[in-house]
Parts: sequence; C-alpha cells; structure tokens
Amino acid sequence: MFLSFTEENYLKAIYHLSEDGKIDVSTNAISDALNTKPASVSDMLKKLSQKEVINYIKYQGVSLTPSGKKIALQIIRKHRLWEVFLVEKLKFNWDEVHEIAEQLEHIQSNLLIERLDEFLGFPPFDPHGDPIPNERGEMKAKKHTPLSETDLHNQGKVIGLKETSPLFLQYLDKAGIYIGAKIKVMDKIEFDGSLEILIDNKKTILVSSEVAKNILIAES
Amino acid sequence: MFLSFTEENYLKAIYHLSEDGKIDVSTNAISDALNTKPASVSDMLKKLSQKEVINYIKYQGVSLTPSGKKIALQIIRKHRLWEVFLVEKLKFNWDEVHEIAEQLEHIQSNLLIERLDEFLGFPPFDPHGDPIPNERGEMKAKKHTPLSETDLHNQGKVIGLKETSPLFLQYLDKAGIYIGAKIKVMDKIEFDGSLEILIDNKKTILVSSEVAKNILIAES
DNA sequence: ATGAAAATTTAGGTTTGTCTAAAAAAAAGT
DNA sequence: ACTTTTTTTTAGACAAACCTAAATTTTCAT
Repeated sequence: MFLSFTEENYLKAIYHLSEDGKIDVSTNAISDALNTKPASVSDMLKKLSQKEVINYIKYQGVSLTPSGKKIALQIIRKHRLWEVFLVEKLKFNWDEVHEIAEQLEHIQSNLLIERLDEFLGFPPFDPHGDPIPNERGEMKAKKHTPLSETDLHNQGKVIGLKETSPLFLQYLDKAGIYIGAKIKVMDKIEFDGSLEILIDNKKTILVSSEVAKNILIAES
Repeated sequence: MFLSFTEENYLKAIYHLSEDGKIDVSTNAISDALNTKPASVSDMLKKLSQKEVINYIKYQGVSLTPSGKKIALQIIRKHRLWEVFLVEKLKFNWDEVHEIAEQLEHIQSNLLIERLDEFLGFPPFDPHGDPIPNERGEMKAKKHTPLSETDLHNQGKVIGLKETSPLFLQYLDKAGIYIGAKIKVMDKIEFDGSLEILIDNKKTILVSSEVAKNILIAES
C-alpha cells in the first residue's frame, strides 16, 4: 500500500493520540497535532477511511484499523531508529534530533531500515527512552527515563541500568535498589541534584544525581 | 531560499544536463530526464526563472544562475555523501544506492550534512567515483573509475591507486605505470578479465584484472 | 429537554505540479 | 525561400492537500 508523506503523518498522529488510552480520536485533536484546520482533517479522514487504514464514522472520531496501526508503527520504528543514528553516530543531542527524524522517517526502503537497525546494533530504545518497534510492529518494552529525570511523586519501577560496574552494583545492593524495585521520588534537592527516594514503599534514602542518572525507570 | 522537492529535482537535472558541455539545456531534454511532459517543464521553468535560479528565454533553453548552481551542487553533495554512507556503513552495493539517495538528498538540515561528512571521514568521491562538492559547492577532482571498468579504446590518465603496498608499487614501476600516465585500453580478455593497455602511446602491456581493479583512471 | 456552545462536516476556492490538446516558434529539407 | 517537421509554449483541466465560511450535528448547561 502506498501512502503519501502527508497520509503517513496523519496515521502517526492518530496513533500517538490514541496511545493515551483514548479509543476514538477527535478531529480537533488531530488538527491540533498537525497544525491544520479541522476542515482539512475531515477531508483526509474520508480518504484514509476509503483506504481502510482507519475506522471512521462521521462526527464520532477515528481509530486505526490493524493495517493502519501496522503502518503507523513502521513509521515510528523508522523515526526512532534514525534518532538513534543521529545521537549515537552523528553526535547530536537527544533534544536536537526530532525535526530531522520527522523527515527521515518517510524515506521508503525496507532494506534501508533493516540495515540501519543492524548497523546500530538493534537498539531497543530511542534516545528519549521510547521503545523501538520491530519489523512486525511489535513493541514489548515500555518507555523508560533516567531516575534523575523522573517527575516528583511519580511511582515507577527500575527496569535497567546505564552503568554496570561492580562498584555501582554493590552500591545499589547495599542501598536496596534492584531491577523491579518500586521507586517514588519524594524530593529533589536543588543544590546538587540529589534525590530523596522511597523504595518499595518501605525505605527512604538519598541518592546523588550521578547515581540517579544511571538508573532507568519505567513510570507507571 | 526555500525550494520544494520538485524544484530541487529540476535544478539537479539542469545541472547534470549542462555538465556535458552544453551551455543551454532544452525543454525536451529536461522532460526526458525527469519523466514529465515538455508542457510541465515549461510551466516550471517560468517559476524557477522568477525565483532567479535559472536564466530562461522562451524557446531558447535554460542555464543555471550562480545561485541556482550553488543549490544544485548542495543537492549533489548530499546525494553523494548519502551514497557513501549507504555503501561504507550499511553495506549496500554501489549499484543499489541511487534510488535511496534520491530521497535522502532532499532532507533539509545543513548541520546534518556536515556531521555526516565528518562521520564518513570527509570522503572526496562517492562510490561511483564521482567527486563530492564541499559546503561551498567547490569540486576540484574529476570522476574516476577503476581501470578494470574503463571502456575499450577510451583514453584516460592514472589519478590514483586503491592498493598501495610496496609490492604493488614496485610492480607498477616495472610496468611503466605511474600517476599521470596516459592509458588506453586496447583489448579485454574475456577469459580472466585481463587487459591489454597502451601506456603513454608507446608501450603495450598485459595487466591482470586484479591489477586493473586497483588503478584509478580519470577518463578524458 | 431545549437552547447555546462546541465540534465537525460540507461547499467552494487556492496552490502545486502534473496532464492533453492546440497554437506558436524555430529548425531543417528541398 | 518556403514548406514541413520538430520543439516549445499556451490554454484549460485535474488531483492532492490545504484554506475560509457556512451548515450541521453533538454536547453541555440550565
């Protein structure tokens, strides 16, 4: 199925908007996301509906069909792999890559993207911590963030570490932090970026910003 | 100056068509190159002329203005750098990359292309032997091809070597082949790919396909 | 439940880049 | 030089993706 650059962007927007639990996505939400007018969105929804990539009932919002979802996930896969490339290989900062990846995600070539994936060592996450879908659009992992960037009072679970030196692992063990532990950030100390965290609803400890940067959290 | 994807392709086509010594490029030549009808080309030429990237007099063909040429060379720079990336990093064959590079060449980001250039080690040539223009659109070198792929009876000059081991250099010295030597391929032996070559219009020798692959020729 | 507000769709129009058919200009042959 | 052929341009249309303005449907508040 061939979709234009623009059609692909609509599918991607609908996918992202329905990620937040929403089953049906509204016309206005799409027009906001894409910076177009609601009237333009109505036109496009009719077209995408004919191509059977969305379920659309007038005045009632849209959802992706299985084939639409698959296409959306392929675009997201491409976007996130290119972001990894830009950050890992071309030394961009993680906050500079979005715009360029928005363009690169529309390059058409399956072989290209599989080769890129391989070249990058099959990364499971993009530089923002978002998981990268595989060729079949499957995405097991959840988004993760360094503990240092987790929001105050948000409950999360330890899902990985950036640093794995014995010294660091010993420290974590002593502190009672392990993969799977529930963590809640109780306070952030402005002065040195250190955090007061609650572990498994039992114990409160203080960790330095250096430690917090190396613990990956899946927020819930 | 912002040009659309399509406008960029017109400039590139005009550049390539005027490479063969042609001062003025014809409407039909452009329509052939871009697979459009001459009528469409006429429309576009009017538009590009208004943007002052081409010199256009009705019924008399077109040429690029300095600013148009600069844009064309930037696109060619991008195209060739991406080709190097695809071949060197993603292990594509040199004959598989053109179509993908046709898409990648339109990605907008100067920073991206400078970072890519650096990442690739500032390559002077693309995988087809064509020179890569610098940021200012300057391109000193000429196209080069391995001697093994040079056309029969074509006159050329040795401009480089792929292999530089002492043994190979000694061999070349003995054979009378040096950087700058004039070489003409007199015959190709099908059986093993070896070549009969005329050096400096004086001496005829036989070189193996292995040797021929490692000598770079600028055809004239 | 009904009238106002908000959301959405339709109607009609624009721009970009394409097309076909017809007209005009240039080139080529005799 | 003058006709024929080729090349190029103009005229008028179309599809994609957008817009504004107006109409319609849904939702929300009283």
